[in-house]
Amino acid sequence: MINYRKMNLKENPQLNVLNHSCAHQLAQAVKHLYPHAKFWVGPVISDGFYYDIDLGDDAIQEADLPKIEKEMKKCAKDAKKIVREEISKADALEMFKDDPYKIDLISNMDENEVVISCYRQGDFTDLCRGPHVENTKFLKHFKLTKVSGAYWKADAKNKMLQRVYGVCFENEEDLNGYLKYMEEAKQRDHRKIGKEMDIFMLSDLVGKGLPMWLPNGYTVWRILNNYITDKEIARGYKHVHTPDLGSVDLYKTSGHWDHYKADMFAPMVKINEGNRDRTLGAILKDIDDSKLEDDVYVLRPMNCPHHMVIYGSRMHSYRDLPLRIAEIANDFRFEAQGAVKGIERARSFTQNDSHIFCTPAQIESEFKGVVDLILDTYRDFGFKDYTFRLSLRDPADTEKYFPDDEMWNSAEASLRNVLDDLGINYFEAIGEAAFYGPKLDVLVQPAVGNEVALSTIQLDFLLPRRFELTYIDENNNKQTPVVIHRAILGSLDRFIAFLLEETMGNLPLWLAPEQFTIIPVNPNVHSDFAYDLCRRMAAEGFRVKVDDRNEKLGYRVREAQVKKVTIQVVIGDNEVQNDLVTIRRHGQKQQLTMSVSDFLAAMHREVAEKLLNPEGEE
RNA sequence: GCCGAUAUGGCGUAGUAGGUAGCGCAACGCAUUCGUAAUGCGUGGGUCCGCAGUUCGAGUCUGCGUAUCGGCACCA
Repeated sequence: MINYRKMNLKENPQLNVLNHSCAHQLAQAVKHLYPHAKFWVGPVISDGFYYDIDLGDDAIQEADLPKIEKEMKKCAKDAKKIVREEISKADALEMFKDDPYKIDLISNMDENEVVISCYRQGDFTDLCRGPHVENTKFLKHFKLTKVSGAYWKADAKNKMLQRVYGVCFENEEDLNGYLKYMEEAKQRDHRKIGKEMDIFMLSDLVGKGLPMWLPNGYTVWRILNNYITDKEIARGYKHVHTPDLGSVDLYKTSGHWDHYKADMFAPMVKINEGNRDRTLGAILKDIDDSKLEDDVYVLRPMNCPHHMVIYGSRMHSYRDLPLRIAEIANDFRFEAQGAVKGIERARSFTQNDSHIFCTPAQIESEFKGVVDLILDTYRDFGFKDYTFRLSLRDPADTEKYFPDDEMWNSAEASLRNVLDDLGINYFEAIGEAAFYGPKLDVLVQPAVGNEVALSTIQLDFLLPRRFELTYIDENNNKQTPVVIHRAILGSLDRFIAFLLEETMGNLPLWLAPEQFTIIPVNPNVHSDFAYDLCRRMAAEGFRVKVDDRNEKLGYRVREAQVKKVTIQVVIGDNEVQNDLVTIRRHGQKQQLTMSVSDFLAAMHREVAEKLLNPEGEE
């Protein structure tokens, strides 16, 4: 049985080869249907294969996929042997002379070190390292899933090719299982659940990428805010509150202005005679030339600079360190149009941020403390599927990363040490570091789309220097502290998005925006008891309401289930006469009758201990 | 930003060859008072995303814009 959720073809050799071969079959079909097509190969991805194609002015659209699938089926039915052929570089250059993309690839191959191999199936030959299945007859159970544009060599400066995605399985059952899983995943999408549960809304009038939190959503938001703040306080964090904007000079000092101004909201100046008719470009130029005399502000895209300034505002002894400054902070980033996605990636969001100022000797223990906090937090939410990514700089990218090899090497080495020490499984990713230092990201898989980072820990030797931060060591010498940037929930917004997808909106009692609905069997007879109970529960801090509408009991129960109310409390003659409640949990058929006092005690316990929902009956 | 698709009352949708909009849920009203996933009947609500164009006539065709969706690129 395939676990579609965690399907990683790179770790499944059999499926990997199958998808690899199916990509070639796709190319063959496209070649038949579009003889002028020029190709680039597509690798296998975690959940299928793709192939990039240059069709000139022509384009493959989603409506064309069935046609291509039909052609692919024909290729599979032909049952051609797939034959490996090894050729010389010169032969390869000749053979693929019509495919500029492969020529590019072949030209860069070292013929002494690399065997140049091709795979032939019928009248179609493709350059490939292999391996492949033996015969196209194994390639019957596939589906083309989507088309899109994709940049040649993954670089936005390059030409955009057509990319066709697909997935191939050994048998029809596995394929159908996958398609069914993908359908279910769409039902889990936080944008869908968020709408159904009135978590947040978007409005064109307010603006793209600017989610508004509705009462239900803000309830969850507020609980998470308190939850993480309390947890941090218990671990010695000091919370601050700083403005949502800052002067441009602040970001010039930090270096963010140079790196990210294109993705920040445009600078703000007071409108006056001097600048009324000036273009934004002129103002930006003056900012860069330090010629603008007015105060210029930007909406902050991150909080590091503010916290640096707080640290720098007074003298610190090594005895004060580590100093952990934390904030639940609003940030604003002008995300690219195509990047905005619900509350997972918005243009205004709220970070659960902190900057830990410490001595170099404290890096390891602080880092471990943060990892521990992350694991502790994930345990509370029952998260199990996440991966650690050690994000390193790309030494070749001197534009993004400040050039100080020694600093980078020691920072990266110390992160590795801690991870190995803690025995954490992680993978390394070159070129994923922040411009100021390497980081450890915790990645999760949303219902739809690419992996996203939830938590992050970043090591920073650069900002303390830029802000000239110091502490006095035991020998009365000035030293530069190290900063660890970290976010546990990441952004509250993204965290809630993930939480909704993981739970399908069925949040555990302590988080559920609608915890209880009290349903009097006969509103005319049982309402007094229901409202008394409701008042009492509300006074004790529960989120509860009475549904005494003039509807049948079954109707009101159904609606409470559909609305994902955690617990339904039904009140009838038996309950009123004996001071009882009959409860039914969301997603379960079982009913329990108990005394009101036992019920309240159990519910208080469930909230206090943050118990997760019991497994559903289905 | 790039490639492509989509856009109909609060939500989900129908509208096949252009002839001024249906349906389900929700809402509201009346009847019903019913012990665990939909009681019946009735009522109201839509400048068919915006702007411009083609046409005697546009939800339906064309162009531009906006938003949403699927990818790509980006993600401090």
